[in-house]
Amino acid sequence: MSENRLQKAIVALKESGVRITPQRHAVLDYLMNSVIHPTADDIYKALEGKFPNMSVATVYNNLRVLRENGLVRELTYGDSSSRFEINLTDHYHIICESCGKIVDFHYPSLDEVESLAAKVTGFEVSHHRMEVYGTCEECKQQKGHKH
Amino acid sequence: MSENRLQKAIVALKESGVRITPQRHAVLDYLMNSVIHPTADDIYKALEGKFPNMSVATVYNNLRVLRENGLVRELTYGDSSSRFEINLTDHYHIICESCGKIVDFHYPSLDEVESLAAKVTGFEVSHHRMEVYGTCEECKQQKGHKH
DNA sequence: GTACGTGCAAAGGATTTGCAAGCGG
DNA sequence: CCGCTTGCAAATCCTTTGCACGTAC
Repeated sequence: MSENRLQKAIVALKESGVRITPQRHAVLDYLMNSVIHPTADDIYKALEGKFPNMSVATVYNNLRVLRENGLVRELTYGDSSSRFEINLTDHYHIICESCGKIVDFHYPSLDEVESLAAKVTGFEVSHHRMEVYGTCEECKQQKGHKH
Repeated sequence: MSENRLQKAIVALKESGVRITPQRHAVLDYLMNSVIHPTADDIYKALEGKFPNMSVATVYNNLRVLRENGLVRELTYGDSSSRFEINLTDHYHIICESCGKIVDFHYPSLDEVESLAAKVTGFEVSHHRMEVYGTCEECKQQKGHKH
C-alpha cells in the first residue's frame, strides 16, 4: 500500500508537469518509508549510497517542489534545521525535549479553536499547527538512573 | 502598569544574579511595549538610535538570558529568523500568510490534548505550542481589489 | 575588585542561487 | 529537442563564539 501511495504521488506530480528524476523519486520514496521526520541532511546522507554524486542542493530543491505540490510538509521547530514528512491525514506531533524524537499521535482536528480565532481576529483561517513537548519514556528512564 | 511589570522583571532578574545593563534594560523594555513579535534584528534596529555602538550579538545574548529566565519566549515559524515576545499568560497566535502579521488571541489551554498525547505516547508532557494560519482583514481586502 | 556583559569580527551552519552540463518526456 | 534538473561552488542569511575591554554591583 505504500507502493500505492508512491504511484499516486508520482501520477499527481506528472500531471502538474513535474518530472520524475531518479533523485526526486528516491527522496519521495525515502520520505514515504520514514518515520523519523528527517532533516534535509538526513535524507542526503541516507541516499548518498545510491547517488554518490547527488548534492545537498538537489535534496533541498526536491523538498521544495514536493512541498509546493502539497506532498510534503516542512516542520520548523526551535532547532537549527527543518524536518520533513509526508503530508498525511490530520495528526499531531509530540517531541522529546531530551533526545529530539518526534512521535505522531491522532487527535480530532481543533476546529473549534480555528473558528474562535477567526471570530475574534477577523482572519480567514486556512489551517493550524500544534505540537506537544515533553520527555519520552526512554529519556525518563535514563533520568531515573541518576540516583 | 507596564512600568510595574518591568520593575518586577528587573527585580526577578537581579535575584537570579543577572546584571541590569542599559542594553539589557532597553531590550526588555522594548519587548514589553511591543505588539509586533519582533525578530532580533528588529530589536537591534529599534535600539540603534539609543545605542549606536550596540552589536547584534548583544541583542542575541540578552534574548538568550531573558529566555533562560523565563521572561521571554522564542517563536520559530517557517521563515528565516526567530521572533520574540514577553512570556505572558496563556494565549495563542494567528499568523497572516500574506503579510506575516502575528495577532494574539485567548483560548483556554488545550489540557485535554496534552493528557491524551501523554496517554497514547507514554511521554511526560511539559507544554505545547499551537498557531493558527490564515489571511488578515487588510490582506483579504487587497485580494478583493483584484477584479 | 571581580565576574559578567559588551562590541567587534570571524566562524559556523542551514539554505539558496548562478550557471554549465545532463536528461526526462 | 526543449526546458526542467542536476551538481558544484559560491553566496547569503541568521546565529553563535572568542577575546580584549568595560562596567554593574
